[in-house]
Amino acid sequence: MGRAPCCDKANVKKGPWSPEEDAKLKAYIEQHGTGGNWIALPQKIGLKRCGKSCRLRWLNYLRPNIKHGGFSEEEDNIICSLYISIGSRWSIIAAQLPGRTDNDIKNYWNTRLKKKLLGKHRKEIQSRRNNKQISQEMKKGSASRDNYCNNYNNNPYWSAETVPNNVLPPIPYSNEEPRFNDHTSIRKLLIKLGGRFSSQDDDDDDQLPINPHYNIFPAAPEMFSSAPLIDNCLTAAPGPEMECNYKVEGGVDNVAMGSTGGGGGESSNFAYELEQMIYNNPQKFEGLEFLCGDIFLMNNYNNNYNRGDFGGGIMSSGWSEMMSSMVLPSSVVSNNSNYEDSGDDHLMRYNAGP
DNA sequence: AATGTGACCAACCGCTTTTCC
DNA sequence: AGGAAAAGCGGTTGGTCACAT
Repeated sequence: MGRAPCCDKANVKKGPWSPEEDAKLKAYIEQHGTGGNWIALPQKIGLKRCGKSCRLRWLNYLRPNIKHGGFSEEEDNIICSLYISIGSRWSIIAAQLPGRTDNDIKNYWNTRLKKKLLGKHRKEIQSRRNNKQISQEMKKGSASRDNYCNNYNNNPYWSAETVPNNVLPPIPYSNEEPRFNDHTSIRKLLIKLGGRFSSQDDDDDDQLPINPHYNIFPAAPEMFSSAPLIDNCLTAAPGPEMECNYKVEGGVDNVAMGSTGGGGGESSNFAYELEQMIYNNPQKFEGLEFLCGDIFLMNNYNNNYNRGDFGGGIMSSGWSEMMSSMVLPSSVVSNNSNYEDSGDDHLMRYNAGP
């Protein structure tokens, strides 16, 4: 037995709103308010619309002080950090961004921000692949997998002995499987890059990982009472200068939040920082093989992003080529020299399959 | 010029939560 | 306390536009 519909579906108009409908709804609500009953409202003003549709139209479009488009870098960063903390709770995220609606933020995330964060990463891979010096090294025959691994001797997570000698990476996913499209996956990536800073947390996916030094949720601290790190945040004074310091084990990656510093420096570019984290912290990809396929699992794997809204697949590539693309700049490697090896947990373990 | 493709966004759908009686 | 109605919410769809071929 289903639930009664909220309105007579046969007699309601669907689709885009006309200016006349907008004007009617806006004028009525501005004069009388919603009356606490959206369902009854369209009848009162002679609109052949579902009450839910009226509510949505008002909240997402007609309401005063609504901002559309033109997200700032600061807003991007806030969205990202909140997404790390709470996932796709768009209404909560929207509450932190005056003038933005949950629908807007959701659309913005799905169509642009995800790509902004991850697209640059792909470009980097592409350019590395095309790096002449690397291909020369490969031609010289020094590009065996072990040799590549030896390049990582400064980084315990990439040591040769931890690379399975005879196991090439399996193809873990079907071509049809969406990867970057799923919120959990994206969030995991962000968490891995920006949070999960202590090795003892590695098995606890439920832990809220981020330690942003600003007050994200002044209105609803009780929501996060189980998350000590967030609790700490709640005691921090809110302010226009929002800075989120992601303390990454073995090093500090400082992601400045907001544009107060002019937004021009490296540390103010969230996407850039993510890129650096990816290369600085390969061990942080533990559990992220679904996301790291572009880097680590490209052998014979033809990335096929079927979803139109998240297009832009990359070329397939062999294992050697893939490894070559992962050569880190020496400065980056040296930054990792003080990582603690977390023991059994190792990136390469994935390649042997579950 | 016609067609295809991808990006963007408004709106819908259906499930969950809250409120009211 | 419990059931129904309303509101809230997040995922998804479909229309439109711009650009590429």
